[in-house]
Amino acid sequence: MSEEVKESLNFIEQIIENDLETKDNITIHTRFPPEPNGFLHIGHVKAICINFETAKKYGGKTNLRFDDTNPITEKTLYVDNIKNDIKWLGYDWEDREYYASDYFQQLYDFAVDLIKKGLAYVDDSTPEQIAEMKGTPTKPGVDSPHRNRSIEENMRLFEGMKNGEFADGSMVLRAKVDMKHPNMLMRDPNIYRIKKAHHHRTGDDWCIYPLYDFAHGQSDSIENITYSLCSLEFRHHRDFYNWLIEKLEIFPSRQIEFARMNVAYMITSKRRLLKLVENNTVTGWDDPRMPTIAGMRRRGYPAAALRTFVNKVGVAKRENVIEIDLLESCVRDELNKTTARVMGVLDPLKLVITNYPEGQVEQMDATNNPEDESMGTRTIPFSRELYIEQDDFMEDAPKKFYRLGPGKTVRLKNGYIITCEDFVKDENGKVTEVHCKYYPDSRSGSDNSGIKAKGVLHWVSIAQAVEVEVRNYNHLFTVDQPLADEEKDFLELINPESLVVKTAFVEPSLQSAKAGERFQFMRKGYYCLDADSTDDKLIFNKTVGMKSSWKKKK
RNA sequence: UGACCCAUGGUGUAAUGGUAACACUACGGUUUUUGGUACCGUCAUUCUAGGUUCGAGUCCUAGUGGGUCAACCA
Repeated sequence: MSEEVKESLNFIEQIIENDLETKDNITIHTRFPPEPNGFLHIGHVKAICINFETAKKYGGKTNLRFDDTNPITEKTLYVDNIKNDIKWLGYDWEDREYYASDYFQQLYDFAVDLIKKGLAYVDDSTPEQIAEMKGTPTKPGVDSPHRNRSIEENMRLFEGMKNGEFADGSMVLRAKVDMKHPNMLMRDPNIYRIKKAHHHRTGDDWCIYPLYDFAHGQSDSIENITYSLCSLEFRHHRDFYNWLIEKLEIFPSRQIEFARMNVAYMITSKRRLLKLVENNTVTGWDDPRMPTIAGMRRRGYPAAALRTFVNKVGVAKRENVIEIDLLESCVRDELNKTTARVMGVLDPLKLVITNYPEGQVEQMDATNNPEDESMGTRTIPFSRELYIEQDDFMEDAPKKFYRLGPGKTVRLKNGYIITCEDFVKDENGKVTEVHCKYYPDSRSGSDNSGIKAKGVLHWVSIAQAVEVEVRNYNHLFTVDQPLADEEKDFLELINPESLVVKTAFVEPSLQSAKAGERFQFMRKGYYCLDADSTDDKLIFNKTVGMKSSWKKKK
């Protein structure tokens, strides 16, 4: 019986397990290092999950560290939202909430150390000159004329930079590595720049700020991060990351790069997402069409589904585009287990049960979730006049159409079996009313009719139904990779039907729904109550539709 | 005319030199008072060419294809 399910490790776990076997006193400490200049999106979800889950798996810890070294673009507003999103995703950094800006003094001291070792110099060449001297990937760079300043002069100048004696952009501090290095990032990278700007945390304490390459790795070391997991594009930075560990003689964090996750029909460019918000293509960062955590949350995606998704996607080093079906499959799977079934009609068609007593209302029993008995039952009013879905009736129904049509028999879910006897059309030929007879002994739960009905329809009783707004969402873009075509601006590829608003009718039990609460509208999809709802007007966001093996066959 | 990373079904990830596995999708089928769920089945000569080996998806070499790198962004 004892199955040995050998669990396969991703390449990061292999590295860790190898370290665990070959080295002593290994601790696992990771970090998630967002820059607070935008909202977290689906791409960050992968980074968050990998960092937190990997540490958890090996009994380690994960720090949250805001990489806030650029005072121009960073805001406290983003810090708060990022923290909220990570918590919602289900991860806890406990008391380890850090900021790169906490280390500004230490970073400054590191820079001084480098200068004193003759490994850094102040360059007052113009940005253009610096770029020019860097060469190109195929052409070696040349040394700056300021490369060999004395240590004393470098100290004096750097201190001057710090004290605000020089204008923004007039000079930078550069590491002295190798202008002919095949890796462009090793050609004396800039490590400090002058920016007389207000910082969201340190205020006006500093007017020089470290650049990424002189902040991220050092912060990792300061926090004793053992595995610094980042995306592939930082591969080239690793050389400098390691160079600094060696020269500064600091804690040797190890950077490991993995491929970022791309999801079809989604974009993860902060700049472009910001544009969608600013030009009102969407209603905000939390618009349910946005690939942001806030957007997906509002749309109704459960955090657990997002975690499962990342887990199923896996970790490797090759470029990838994940089909959105996998995400939706994870969402449906989670929602199927956790969500109450209710009935709501999105495109109403009046159905009259001609042999049902006028004015009579029966309370029908309904199971809330067949997957989970503990979710209990409720009652739904049934009467002579109901709404059914327009596409559940067809005048000329094909043989495999298990729904209503002249002479066809179906079961009304949690109700009775009915047979269609007649229907009414308006002057345009549109069906406006369907007339059926019902079989009194076919009531759900006590069916003695012996009648078999293949099709099952959802419905609401017109008199008791609640009119609500339904917001149906589709892919934000018309193509799966909106950024692939460099000729086309991504804004031209916005799906005009990404939001379709409808008036729908739902069963009265929904009246007591709470904002954020999720439901399965039987046969239609999963919906959650939007926070925009008021007592007078409920608004439901479509999270994802049901899977269907019918529609495309027609 | 460089350096680095990558290459397994439609998609993503496994296989850690011993006859290609799992998930999603698609397509069939069973069950079903949701055309949902659940369950079953079908869908790959591992980019190419050499080499090492008894044996290569896995190691080596070359080629091809894709990605990354020249912000005082991260």
